[in-house]
Amino acid sequence: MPMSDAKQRILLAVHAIGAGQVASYGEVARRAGLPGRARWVAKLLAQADDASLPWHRVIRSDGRIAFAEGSAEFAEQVQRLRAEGVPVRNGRVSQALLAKRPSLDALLWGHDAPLS
DNA sequence: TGCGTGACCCAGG
DNA sequence: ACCTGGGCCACGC
Repeated sequence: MPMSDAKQRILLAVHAIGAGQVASYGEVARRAGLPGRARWVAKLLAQADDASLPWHRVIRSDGRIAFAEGSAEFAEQVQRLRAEGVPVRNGRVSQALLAKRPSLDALLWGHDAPLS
């Protein structure tokens, strides 16, 4: 497939992350049909000029912000996430918010079933 | 052509 | 929680 198609699919996948939600680079790649291309997602975000792209909702698979702590980008991302109600502690987002996709419970009930 | 470089990921120690 | 090794791949020099 032409790379421009893949690029568009990745950008679409990023746009598809709703406010208040987050997804890992790898997950975005998978949703775009390009498993294993997390690095490419990162590169695209770095180059994208689209101001409406919600790049701040993309984080590392372990929940950490990808930028170095102390960098302007790091601060910017934390600020944007918090502005959407996403809790960020010590440079990381709770893994619960990193669920690959809404669970069936969440779709049906608006939340996951409590742990038994 | 080769090699280093990433806003990465995953399994192991 | 931290480090390592291997995978991934477009890009620049």
